[in-house]
Amino acid sequence: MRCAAEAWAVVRAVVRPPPNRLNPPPCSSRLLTTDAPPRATTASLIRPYRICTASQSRCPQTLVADAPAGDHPGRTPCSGTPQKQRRSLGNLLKNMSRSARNVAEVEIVHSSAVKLGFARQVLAGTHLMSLYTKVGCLDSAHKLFGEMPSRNTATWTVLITGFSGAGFYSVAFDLFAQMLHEGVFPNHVTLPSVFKCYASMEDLGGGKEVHGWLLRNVVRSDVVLDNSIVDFYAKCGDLVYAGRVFDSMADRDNVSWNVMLGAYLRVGDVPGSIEFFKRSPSLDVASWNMMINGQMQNGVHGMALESLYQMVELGSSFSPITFSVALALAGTLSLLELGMQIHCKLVRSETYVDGFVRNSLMDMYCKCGDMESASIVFSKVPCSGRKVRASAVRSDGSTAETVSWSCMVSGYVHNGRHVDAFKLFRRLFREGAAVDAFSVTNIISACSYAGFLAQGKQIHACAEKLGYASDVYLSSAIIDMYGKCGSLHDAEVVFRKAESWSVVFWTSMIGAYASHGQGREAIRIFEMMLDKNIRPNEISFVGLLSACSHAGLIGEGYKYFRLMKEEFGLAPTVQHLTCVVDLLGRAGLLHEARAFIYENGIAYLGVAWKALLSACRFHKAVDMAKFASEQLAPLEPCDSGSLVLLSNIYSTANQWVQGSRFRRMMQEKGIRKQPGMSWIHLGNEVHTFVAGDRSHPQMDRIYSYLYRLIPRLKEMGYQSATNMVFHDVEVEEREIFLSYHSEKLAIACGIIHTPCGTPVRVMKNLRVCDDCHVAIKYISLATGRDIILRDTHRFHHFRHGKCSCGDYW
DNA sequence: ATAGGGTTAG
Repeated sequence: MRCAAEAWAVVRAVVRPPPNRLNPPPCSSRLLTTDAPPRATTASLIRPYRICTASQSRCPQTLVADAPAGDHPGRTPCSGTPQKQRRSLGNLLKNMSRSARNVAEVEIVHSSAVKLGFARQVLAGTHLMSLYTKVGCLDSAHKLFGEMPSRNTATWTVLITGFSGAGFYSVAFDLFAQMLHEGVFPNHVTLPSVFKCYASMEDLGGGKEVHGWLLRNVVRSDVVLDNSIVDFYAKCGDLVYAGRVFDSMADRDNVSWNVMLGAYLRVGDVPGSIEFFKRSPSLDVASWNMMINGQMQNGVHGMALESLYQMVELGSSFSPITFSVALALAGTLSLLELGMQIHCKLVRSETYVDGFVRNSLMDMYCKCGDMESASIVFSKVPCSGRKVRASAVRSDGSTAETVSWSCMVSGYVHNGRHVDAFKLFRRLFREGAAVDAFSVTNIISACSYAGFLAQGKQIHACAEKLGYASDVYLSSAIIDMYGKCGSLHDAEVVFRKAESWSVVFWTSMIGAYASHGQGREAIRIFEMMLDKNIRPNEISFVGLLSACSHAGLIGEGYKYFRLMKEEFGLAPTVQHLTCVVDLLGRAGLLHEARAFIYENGIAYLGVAWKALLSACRFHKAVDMAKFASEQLAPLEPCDSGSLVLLSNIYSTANQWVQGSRFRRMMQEKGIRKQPGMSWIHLGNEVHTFVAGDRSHPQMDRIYSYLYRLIPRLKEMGYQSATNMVFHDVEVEEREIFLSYHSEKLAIACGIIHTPCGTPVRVMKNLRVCDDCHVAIKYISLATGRDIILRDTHRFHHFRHGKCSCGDYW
């Protein structure tokens, strides 16, 4: 603990912003953040690039105008004879290219160069362009480029590199084509940037063409160029060819080995990567970073942790990237202790704590559930208006700041702190925080997860205003949000309006129908998608199959499962297979489901047996449940959900002794049932309830309402399914216990606070229990309300005493 | 002037 306190003390010092000697930032990288960020598909990676108009741009208007002389003491190169001035300016340019940090400094030098008639020279102009690209001011570099009377290879190279580095691949390609068109020959310095573009866009064909051209024209090659070619093939998935180029290389340096190491890890060949790692003649920080991150990405977290410890033991120093990776690892594994140790190391090391690292730190605390520490880190994130360094702007336009908001919001949401998430939302709007399409997507996902319909709508409107509506990922996330917030109608509206040809987009609509149990609609959308020649992917089939299973469409489900393999050549994944187990189980074909598990080699997976187990619950098949749980026990000994399920199955069959045996077992092992929690949104507030909760300020009203309501339900025929309670206690007591399940409290709260006829929407963090399900059906009948309940698996729409799930969940 | 390694979400 001493460690953490110490860490905070130093963090406060480190994190303090550096004194800002120069004026506020000019146009700088604003451009990068206002363009709609590209997403995964090749087509969308091509981003439109707008050149700042003169009024937007604060860079010198023209090269011959009276530019202001440098008015900063100590920075003024303008003194002495013109020759002397030129020489000193030249030196300044050279020095600055090593340490350029902000746009204002570059602009001062530019102004001086203009005044001396110096900027029109190829060499100086190229230097200045390079400076502008380094500080992330691409539009100024481009403008200067346009004004230069003559250009050489270096001039073109600087500009191409600038755009490719910032993720404007299409502009880089255009420039490259123009360069060739004007007869300027690219050299070994130009081409790595071009290959980087092809690699990022995963355009194997295009890059191959350039490679062929290069071989035919015998461009002088060097390590850097060769490395970029190896990396290009590796990123495009042609590992064989990457290896061939690697083997044929005359010299290899650290980067060459790291590129190949990355290639192994990218394709998920963990043993191959370790072999290669051992063969590598010298390892640097990047090798370790790559190894740790790669192992983490490949799901072998234990190995990644081992690598991290090994790295420390061998005395390798940490780079900022190491900190990001290590913190991500600690977060993924929920190892708060480790995370704090890394935090200490970060504070002690003299690494500059940039936005990325700070976000990783915050995310680690979020993932470890320590929201207090996370929010302290959050408060240290530089706010908008501050200069954003070029390197801090990611190729998709997101910055440390935009990421930090979405990270924090989702942190609160995933830790069940809806009220805090809610407050943060309000702050976000009040402060007008900068958001890019990616963070909007993230925030929308947080809304989906928490069921924040009103906030989701607000952010949807916000996204439209910001012009992000055309972003495929965002609009898919919006559909998903409306689906998960229970407003299928809004999802349909967005879906119809956007008319996208992206698979993701269609898949999210299928998923929305699936979670609402509308199997027929999901199938209709799927068929429409096929008619439009949009090729479904694995995820589309996951949605479709689960839709079939939720709606009990056994035949259709099986048909599409075959179609997936036979017509689309997609290998079924674990998710598909468990969907089929679910499908068979729901149909009561329990033996077939068990056979299917073995035939498809998924008997080693807990999820498969859990699917069978929940089918057993529905069919009250005690023997099969016993069998499934015996298989499950060694696989997931600590899974509270399945033990609760099993205990309930026994209880349902009135085998109380067996049931309580499992309950005891849980107690002995220290496994605690995840507390059931429900929440409801009313006006501008969110109300959360846990079973038996009395902390709500209006608890008396809620309980007295339930006291009056339940007898009315009983008159209508409701029988409390008292067998769903754990304990073998007296019937009456069990009844009381059940009446206060969190969903009943939340629904009662909703009914009290809304006018007659308003639908009540409630979210729950566990599966709804049998008793509540029956009770809510009667509540909908007695009150004439539509009740929409979301549990972890799907939506239940209760209306006129019936549920949309057909009692099949 | 050029190449490799990073955070968030699902």
